[in-house]
Amino acid sequence: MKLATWNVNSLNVRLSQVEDWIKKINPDLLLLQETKQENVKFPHESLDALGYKSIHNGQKTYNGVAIISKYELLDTQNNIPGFEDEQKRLIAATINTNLGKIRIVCIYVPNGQTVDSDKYLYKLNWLKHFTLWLKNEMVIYPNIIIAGDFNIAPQDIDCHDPEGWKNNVLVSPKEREAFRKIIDLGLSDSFRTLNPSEINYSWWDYRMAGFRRNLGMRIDHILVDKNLTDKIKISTIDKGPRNSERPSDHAPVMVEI
DNA sequence: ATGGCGTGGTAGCCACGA
Repeated sequence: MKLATWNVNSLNVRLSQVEDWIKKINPDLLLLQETKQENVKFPHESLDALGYKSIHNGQKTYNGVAIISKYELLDTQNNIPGFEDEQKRLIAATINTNLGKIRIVCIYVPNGQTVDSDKYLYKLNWLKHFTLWLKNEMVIYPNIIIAGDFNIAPQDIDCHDPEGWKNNVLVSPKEREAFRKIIDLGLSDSFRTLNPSEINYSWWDYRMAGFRRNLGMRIDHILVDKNLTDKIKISTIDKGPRNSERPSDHAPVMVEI
C-alpha cells in the first residue's frame, strides 16, 4: 500500500499537478492539506475518473483537508469531536485492506505564526485536544495512520538552521513536546524511523530562493501505529513536483507499507 | 532571514502561511 501526504497550498491552483502526480506515482491513498476551497468545489468527479474515492472537509480561503483513496472510505469523521473549531483541519476514515482494517487520519495542524501570538496558543490547544481524541481513537482502531502537515520540525536535524530558528514557531520546545506526546501514544515517525540520519525536508520558504538553497524544514509527517512499523518498506519525500510551474511550497511525503 | 513570495478575498491593500 502506497500512502502519501501533500500540503498543496490551494487545490484550485494545484489540481492539474495533483492529477499528474497521481497518474505518475499511482498511490493507494493521498491525503491533502490546504485545499482552500468549499466542499461544493472539490473535484470528486475528476478523481473518480482516475479511479479514486474522495472525501473533503473544506472551507473558503483557508485550511481544508481531503482523503483520496482507491479503497472505500468508511466511518468518516470531520474535525475533532467536542472541540469547537471553525477551521477545517481534520478528516478521518476507515479502509479495509489486505493488512486489515486501517484508520486513516489526515490533519493540518495550525501554523502558530509566532510564539507570542494567540495563534500559537490556538496551535497548542488544538494539539492538546487532538492528542486526547487520538488516544481514544487508538483504542478503537488498533491499526492507525496519522498523516499531514504537523507544522512541527521534531528535531534539530529536521531544520536547516537550528540556531537561527531557535525558539521560533515550528521548532519551539512546547511544540516539540506536543509532537513527542503524540508519538508516545504508540506511533512511529515513519520517515525518521526508516531513515534515522537522513537530512531531508518537506517544506521550503517561497522567499529567499528557499528551495534552490535547500533552506527547508521537515514538518509533514506520516505517523504509523507501532503495530505496523515493521511492515513499512520505504519512506521518502518526492521533490519532483517542485519542478512544476507554480509549485506548492510543500513536497509529498510517502510510505509504502 | 524577519524582507524579499504565493494564494485568496476584496476592492487595491490586507490576512495568512511557515
